[in-house]
Amino acid sequence: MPSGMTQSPEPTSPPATPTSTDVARLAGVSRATVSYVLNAQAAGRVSTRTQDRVRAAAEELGYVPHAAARTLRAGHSGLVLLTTPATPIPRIGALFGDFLMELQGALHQLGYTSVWHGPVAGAGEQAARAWAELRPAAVLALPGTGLTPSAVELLKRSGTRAVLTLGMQPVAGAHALLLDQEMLGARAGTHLLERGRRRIGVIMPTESGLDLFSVPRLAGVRAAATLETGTHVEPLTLDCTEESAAELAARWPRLGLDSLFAYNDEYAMLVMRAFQDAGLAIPGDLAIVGADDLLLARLLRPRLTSVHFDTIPTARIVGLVDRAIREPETAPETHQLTRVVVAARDSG
Amino acid sequence: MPSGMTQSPEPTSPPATPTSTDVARLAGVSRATVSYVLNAQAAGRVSTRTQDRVRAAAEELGYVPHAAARTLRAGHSGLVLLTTPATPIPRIGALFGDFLMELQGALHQLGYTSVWHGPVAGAGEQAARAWAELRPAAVLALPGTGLTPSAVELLKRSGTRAVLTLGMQPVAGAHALLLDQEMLGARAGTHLLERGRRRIGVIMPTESGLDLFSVPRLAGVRAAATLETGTHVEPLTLDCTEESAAELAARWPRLGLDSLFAYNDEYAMLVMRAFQDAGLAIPGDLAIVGADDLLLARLLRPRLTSVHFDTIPTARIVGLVDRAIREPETAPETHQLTRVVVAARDSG
DNA sequence: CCCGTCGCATGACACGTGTAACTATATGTG
DNA sequence: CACATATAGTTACACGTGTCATGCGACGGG
Repeated sequence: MPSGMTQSPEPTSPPATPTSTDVARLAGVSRATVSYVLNAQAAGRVSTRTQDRVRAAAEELGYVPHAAARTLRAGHSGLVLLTTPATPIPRIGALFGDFLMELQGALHQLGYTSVWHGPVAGAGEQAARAWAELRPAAVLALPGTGLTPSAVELLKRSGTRAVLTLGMQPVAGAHALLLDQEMLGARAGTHLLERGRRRIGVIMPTESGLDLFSVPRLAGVRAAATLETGTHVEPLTLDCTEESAAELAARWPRLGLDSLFAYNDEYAMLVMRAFQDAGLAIPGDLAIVGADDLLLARLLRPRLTSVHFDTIPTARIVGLVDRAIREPETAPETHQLTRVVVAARDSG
Repeated sequence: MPSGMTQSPEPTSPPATPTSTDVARLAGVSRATVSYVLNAQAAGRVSTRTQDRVRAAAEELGYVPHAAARTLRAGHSGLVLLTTPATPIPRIGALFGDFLMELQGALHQLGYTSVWHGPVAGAGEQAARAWAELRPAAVLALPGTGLTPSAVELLKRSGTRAVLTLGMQPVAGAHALLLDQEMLGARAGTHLLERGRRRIGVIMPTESGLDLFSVPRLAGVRAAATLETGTHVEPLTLDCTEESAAELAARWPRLGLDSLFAYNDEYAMLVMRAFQDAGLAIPGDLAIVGADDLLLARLLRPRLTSVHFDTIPTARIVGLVDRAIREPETAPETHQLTRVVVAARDSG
């Protein structure tokens, strides 16, 4: 007993974490009364004087209820789990980070404790096992989480009331919140075609995890191109380095392209710099379109045309989460979260 | 019972989440045996044949242990809690995000479940209460969390074995992992002074939460300036907008300064653009130094001089966390996490 | 005086798990 | 044969909480 106090008069002095039993003893009531009072179920059951005594005792002891015990008794926890992608992680843009923060705040206001689970070893069902141990009320799988139908099944069997995915395509059994990357690519393609460009290069980053986004974006550009005759779409892999960008710039004349969809604004900046250093004119020799519409886009010269998602409607999401938790039997729903708009500027 | 199946032959058919009791029944053994087997405590206690039977039964039922029950019984959870800043959040840079991801991975390998707790309503002791409910093994408070000594006290009283802060200054009772922002500012100042600059402007962003970083950085520049005679340091508040930057550029000639520490690379880009649009030469009319040393810095023209932290030593941190959990009685330690280096380029 | 009612508080159980203590059956050992 | 010893399990309890059913005293109506 490494207590700091030298003289402890009571022989039984465990400075352990106080439980509701300790509160009850100090207040001179039963544990049941404490529970009723502290959970605001005391109306008409406990006299106000007793309520005050209980609250004072809890305060004095610094009582904090034990979430595990409460969860065990209740059969469910108020936890909403956000999962981390198994792959090293697609770089989470500033917009997406803000969105997550807002989402968590809204969930908190509804009484849920939202928690972002760290990365786990396995994928699919094995990862789901780790999440299921916490018996969360809901699991919201972020894009890049390898959520399989069998993982959804496992989660539901262990009592998870709602499983939702935030991502590009639905997963069987789970509610789907869709981020339509294909539409984003389509808008970029349409924009370039409307400006008379016909041979579009599309940057495909090699960064692990980003293919989740880049592949459907490319598909979107292709889809847009089929609506116009005499078009060509060329995927161009690119490392996130100056060297790779310079190499692309050197190779550009031989490619016979007239425009570029650069995956996002940061990659757009990278290649734009390389092209300019190589003596190519923008938008004269080639048009460039980015994505995300960061402040960055307006700071470049020429100013960068960029396509981005409208702000994600947090309220609708937490509404769905709440409803899904309350009525777990409702059939999985699919929601398109975003509308895509192009901010046209000088680069193409 | 809103079950979809119409005919349920067994009268007692709770498709509820299976417990270890169910596994025991299916395997034809006692619950204790199941526990021993599934926790790898079966050596010399349970025959291999029985072990196989138990594991098969668990697999068949899709058994997932109940973390709450386990926590309750064990008296502690293997949770390591990362806290979210109460303030809207200092924009988490890409570097810091990568660091957190790496940290969580390393903790996972040591058997801890790391979890990033969402934002909570109150601050200080009230927030600590919310964290304490989960009875985490350790709490790692990220920069911007308003962790007070009394909050540390409360956490420890409710059984948290280790409380650590990642931030600018130590908190009484908690281990401190220091990110020396002041040194970062000092290096920036020294660099400019060495190049003959004497009148240094320092960008102070108005974004909420960033003052946590900007104030000590300013102090660092000031400290460096006192080592040289005839110097002047001028703080300059700036919104993260083009207008604010343009306004600063217009005002610049009247300020009588010859150099600028721009808080970080992104702000540096913002003001550099405004200065160039206003016809000022860099580094001729003024030198600019950024921070973080992003790829961005090498893409700007002139290339941006930037000061940044060496990579944060994840291994040392998880080592400390692990040790602090195992030996909670060890006195709080203070660790400087980072060394600061200047990447000198063309902007100043 | 008895019975129903109301206000206030309590006893007791269940949630699912880990583990110390114990039992029962075989295996040597003197 | 008696006795230690290993093997293969089981029984029983504790962790901290929420809540149903119950108890107890007082009050009012018949």
